[in-house]
Amino acid sequence: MTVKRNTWQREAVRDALDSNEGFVSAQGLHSSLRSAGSPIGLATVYRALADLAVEGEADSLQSPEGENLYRACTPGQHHHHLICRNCGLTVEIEADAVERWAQATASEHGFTQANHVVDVFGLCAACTLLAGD
Amino acid sequence: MTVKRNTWQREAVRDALDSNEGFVSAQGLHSSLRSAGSPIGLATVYRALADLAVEGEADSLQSPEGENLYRACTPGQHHHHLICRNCGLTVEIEADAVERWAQATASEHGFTQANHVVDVFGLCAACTLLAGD
DNA sequence: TATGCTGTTGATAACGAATCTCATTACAGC
DNA sequence: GCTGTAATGAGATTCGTTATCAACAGCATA
Repeated sequence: MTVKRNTWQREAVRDALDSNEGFVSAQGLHSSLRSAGSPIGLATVYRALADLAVEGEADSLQSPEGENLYRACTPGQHHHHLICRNCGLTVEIEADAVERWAQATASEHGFTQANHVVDVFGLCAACTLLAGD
Repeated sequence: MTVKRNTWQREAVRDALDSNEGFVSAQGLHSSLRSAGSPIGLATVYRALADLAVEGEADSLQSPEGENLYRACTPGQHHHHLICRNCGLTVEIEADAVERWAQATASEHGFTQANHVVDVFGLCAACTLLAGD
């Protein structure tokens, strides 16, 4: 039985995530930490983020460019995101209806172990005004 | 004005896409073509697929592993997919409900110009049996 | 507090997908 | 056929991510 240890590195990653508004890439988070004086290693940041995502302390999603982005979230909740494609502002949205729909659709076609990708990208109110001119 | 030329390579990629049930990666399509005797190059397959996607002759999506997957589709239709993460079998699903939900949620939070990513990954019936024991 | 076991770290190598380079090839119009 | 130029493709390159592995450090115990 493996025992998980607490290290300052994990804490640093957790803190950095918490103090961030939107989604961040592992590399971005790493360079923030480094430029803040932390000697933390890149591999460690990747590992910490992956762990946090598994434990449900962080949400992760793929950017359209293929990067994995992470964001702190309240544990234990499954939710989706409404993301401003201009400024990155993110709103957590609950979607029980979509949840049920995904499950139902999957089993309707004989699929099992279904998970789903549901994210909405748009322009937030502020960016809509700016872009509106 | 650049004139687009027809080459057997583009045709080969289009055919290979058409004769395929589900989503395929560029690399996968390339190695299929190669093992079928075609000397087509990898870069060409990438280019052809990107072109097809732009022209609306192919759907593209990101797999959870970060690969870009492609699939022939009937142009002009907006639909979502139920994809077997093992064998790539794909079922096109209509989701008016989800469509409306996405729009409603977006405008509810002041977001405009919303588009959405909705894909369901799972194991198809056949692959569920294989993976069963 | 010292000791030992073992989970964790981090520099770097390795990997894989995708793109770029550029000399060569071959389509399309004449 | 010729010619201009878009397209090709082998290989190099970029970039995000993961694997390697020796050194380190958390945590339980003596």
